Amino acid sequence: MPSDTPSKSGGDPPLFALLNEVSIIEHLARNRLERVLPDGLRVSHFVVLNHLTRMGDGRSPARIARAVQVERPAMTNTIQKLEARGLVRVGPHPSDGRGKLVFLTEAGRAARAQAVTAASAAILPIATGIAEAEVLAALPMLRRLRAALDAARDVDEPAPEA
Amino acid sequence: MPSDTPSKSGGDPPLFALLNEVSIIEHLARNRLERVLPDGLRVSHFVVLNHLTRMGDGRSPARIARAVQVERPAMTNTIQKLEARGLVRVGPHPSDGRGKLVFLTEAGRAARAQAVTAASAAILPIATGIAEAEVLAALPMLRRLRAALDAARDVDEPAPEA
DNA sequence: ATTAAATCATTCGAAGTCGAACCAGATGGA
DNA sequence: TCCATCTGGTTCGACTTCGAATGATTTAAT
Repeated sequence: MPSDTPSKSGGDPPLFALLNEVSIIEHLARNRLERVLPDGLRVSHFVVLNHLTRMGDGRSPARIARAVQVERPAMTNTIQKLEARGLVRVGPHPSDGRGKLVFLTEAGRAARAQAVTAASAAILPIATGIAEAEVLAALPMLRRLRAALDAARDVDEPAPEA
Repeated sequence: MPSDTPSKSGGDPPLFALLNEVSIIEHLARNRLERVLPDGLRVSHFVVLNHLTRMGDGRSPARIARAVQVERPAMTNTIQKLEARGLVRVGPHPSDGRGKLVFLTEAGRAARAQAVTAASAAILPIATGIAEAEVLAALPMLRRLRAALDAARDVDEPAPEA
């Protein structure tokens, strides 16, 4: 019984305790997901495949980068890796000469489906003690929190004095 | 109004939608926190200061690493940076010849307090739309999810065939 | 038409983390 | 006592990410 688990957060506001849990959960889930992905496929790659599958093909790298919260250079790298694996196809933007559009290939859709299956098998059995109703109950709050953080991303001065 | 926000997760299990939100929230919160920390202090450094403050001094690097979910080499690096800044003091383990113990200095406690203040000012105003009761309601579920993921960390074979 | 500002994709250098390997010290059993 | 095994801290190489800067192209204003 390790006394290291930061379960009871002394006097910190509850939101800090929540962000603490969120941080650790993200780390553990990412590690676990990385382990079950097909050889060499990174989580960042899977996230892009997942996004394109759910949101639709033919998006520009910059648009994907904004949606997935990574910088443009990282997205350039990710898409090059995906293209080298034949999971996406990159074409020029029809009306914008500098832009590109990213399309899923059949192999890409198959890889995404396989990854989802593997992720389900790796994650869902662990969370048997978590009732689906609890997850559904927490989701709206988390979505609002994400939206609030996202909206405040560009505002550099929090600046409310006192 | 970007149609890129993966708010409505098509047919994925609710737990996946939750992990998706958790991943983005972690990323946004980390970026925001990094911006307000005292010059050059990384989030990983702050996490260690926070852990030592809340859980107590005189812990070994390996123990801290396990609690904070980073690998040992990363903790070695972090502690060396903290020691170079005079925020922690490292001494030998009294009974274990190979071990070390990490202690907070006064400067370390002060830096942690200052960082907490800055973090509060940077995060709390954003989440005004989140009622404290909602956070408290979601916390137990998240703690159990973290514990479940943590317990399953060493089990490599999920092994449900078919 | 021409110029200025913004945007896209990319390249470059710096920083951090991870996994594997290494040595020193501790622990357990023969 | 001696040996095998484990654990703690460190070093190394590979990889990814970020931030800043570059070239090309679009957009808007003059």
